[in-house]
Amino acid sequence: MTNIRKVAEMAGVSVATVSRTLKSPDIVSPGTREKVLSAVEQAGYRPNLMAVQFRSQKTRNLVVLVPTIANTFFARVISGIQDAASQHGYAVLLCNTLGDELAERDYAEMVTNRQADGVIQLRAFNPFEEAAAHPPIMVNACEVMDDAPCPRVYLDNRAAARVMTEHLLELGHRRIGMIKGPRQSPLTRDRVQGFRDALAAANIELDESLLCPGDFTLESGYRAAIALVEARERPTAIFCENDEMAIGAIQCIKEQGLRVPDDISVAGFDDIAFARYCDPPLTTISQPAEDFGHEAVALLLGLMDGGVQRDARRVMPFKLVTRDSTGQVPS
Amino acid sequence: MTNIRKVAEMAGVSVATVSRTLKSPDIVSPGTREKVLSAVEQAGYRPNLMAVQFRSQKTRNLVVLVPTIANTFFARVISGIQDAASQHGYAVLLCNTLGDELAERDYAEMVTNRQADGVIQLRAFNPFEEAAAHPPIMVNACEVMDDAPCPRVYLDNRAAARVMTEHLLELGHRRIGMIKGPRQSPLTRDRVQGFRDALAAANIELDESLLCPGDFTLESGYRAAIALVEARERPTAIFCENDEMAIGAIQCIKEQGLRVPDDISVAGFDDIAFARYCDPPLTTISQPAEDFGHEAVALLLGLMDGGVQRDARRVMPFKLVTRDSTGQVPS
DNA sequence: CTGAAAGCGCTAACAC
DNA sequence: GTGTTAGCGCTTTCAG
Repeated sequence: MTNIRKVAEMAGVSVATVSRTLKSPDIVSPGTREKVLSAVEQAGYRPNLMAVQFRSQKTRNLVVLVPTIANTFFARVISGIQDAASQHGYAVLLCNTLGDELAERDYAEMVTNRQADGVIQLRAFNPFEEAAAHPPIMVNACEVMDDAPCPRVYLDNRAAARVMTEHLLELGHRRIGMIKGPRQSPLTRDRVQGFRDALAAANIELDESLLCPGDFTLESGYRAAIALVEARERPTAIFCENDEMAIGAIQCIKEQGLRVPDDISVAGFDDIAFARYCDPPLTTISQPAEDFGHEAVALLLGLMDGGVQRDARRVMPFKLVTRDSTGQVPS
Repeated sequence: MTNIRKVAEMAGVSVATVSRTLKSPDIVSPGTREKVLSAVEQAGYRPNLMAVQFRSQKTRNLVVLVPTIANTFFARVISGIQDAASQHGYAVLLCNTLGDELAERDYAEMVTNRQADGVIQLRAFNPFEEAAAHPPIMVNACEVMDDAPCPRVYLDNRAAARVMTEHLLELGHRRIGMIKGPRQSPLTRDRVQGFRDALAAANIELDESLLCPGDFTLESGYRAAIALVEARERPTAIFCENDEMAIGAIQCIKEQGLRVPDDISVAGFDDIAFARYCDPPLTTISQPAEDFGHEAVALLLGLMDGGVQRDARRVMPFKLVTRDSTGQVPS
């Protein structure tokens, strides 16, 4: 393994000079620089990053904890994280945790163990020991803890859900079902709350039986829709907490011989790529997924260099995207 | 920063004993072990992995080069890679390269730089210098190079495409269009070849104008379908080289007022989760995506410890999944 | 502008 | 069973 000492010998200088030439070429004399660089070239020398990291106590690695990479929304967030990270010279250690808290703790420990400099957690769970001596070097994004001990990047889910519900109300819907996300998720709670807000503001009483559990997968949307379609008094619209469930629901509704939106309107959340290409194209809330990633990285780097406080937060914008899956209430 | 020396002092032993206690507890005496462990506990000591890695010249990191994480098929492959990797104590450095060769080279260099122990490349491109002194520690999976200087994991794409084409022929289709993947991809070439094989075996001449370019995105499937639907002599079936394009194509066909499969049959490739939930559910080729990841990791670890040769290859199984998007040719 | 040398935290000979 | 010590490759004082 060709190391800095060998290069130093070849160039007839000290290892310090080689190091300096590579790090700050301008502080060595042109003659020396040339000698060193040509030795580096000739030896095919590549600094051993492991040693550099060890010496400098910086890994330039970021750990990203993602509940499931198979969700296309998260895939976009990760794209954004990686973009921003590599722009700043950081690599991304990806951990598809599937919500396994043990796995999340293990991976978070990579920071404690100095295999990584910081963590971006995309789920509402603190993977660090509560009573840790040092506050965690972490940013919580997308699905955030209410009491996160770190900067957060999130959407005002309550407001977004309210906007979508208002859209349905404007179309004349009065009996609206909802397919929720996982019970423990703050996302679910906030979106349900926004849904309730809008109904309350319109003086409509919510039939609690129209709140169906789901888990953000296509399958769960499909299953929940069965219950709603077969309800004694069928809703005229269904608001799904993400697009995957909405697509599952639409498929189910059509298989039951009903039409979307003529018989039932369906709305989603996220605006994934498939939303535009399902039948009918899906009305949904679009979120700047990649920007979540960019912001999370910016906050994390800021946290590491002290420019960002633990209580920092970024609320990302959303937009109602109306397509053809929602329409006037049937008369 | 609490290090091994501090723990040694606290326990009243040498650093070597602390190291031994942590690595092979059974070779130290029970009394010493207890002293050390309680000192570790009390100090909240965590070994500095950076130092361990540096010392042992092993990072236990794997770099994964993925063309685009937004593709749900790749997302599953990555899941599989991560599973297998963490089972063997390796972390995954994910690189969403978007096919940027410069980025791929940069990331591959993490191995040269000893930030990672090996690379899994999911695209048909060699990110290492051709004339490198040492052969690359890499496994090529999914989209493989014909002359990869490393183990490969792949599907027999030609055979799979032939099987799908035969399915369409059996349904009576004689005029079949194809929406291809990116021109440079060996996947595209092999699938087109399998398509040609099947037609040739059935004595059907292929109208080259029915071979449409695409790039594996929903959008490109949609666009390509426009051309096929408007062709002077419309095909009765379209074979798409992945499910995303098939879903885009179906949407386009329906918007043109045609029915799937009554007017045009559509087939995909990959069997992503959405394939089951589109309308109509998609006939496609299913691939064991996660297993690609598992196998790739197994080969890479084998390559590193010498148990696997550079010319190793694993051909993964596929299965024709017939759903409702393909049907009898219209009379 | 350059060299000598210390030392980051850990492991593994080697000696006892 | 345990301690002493060298050294992984690099950066960075500190002298010159």
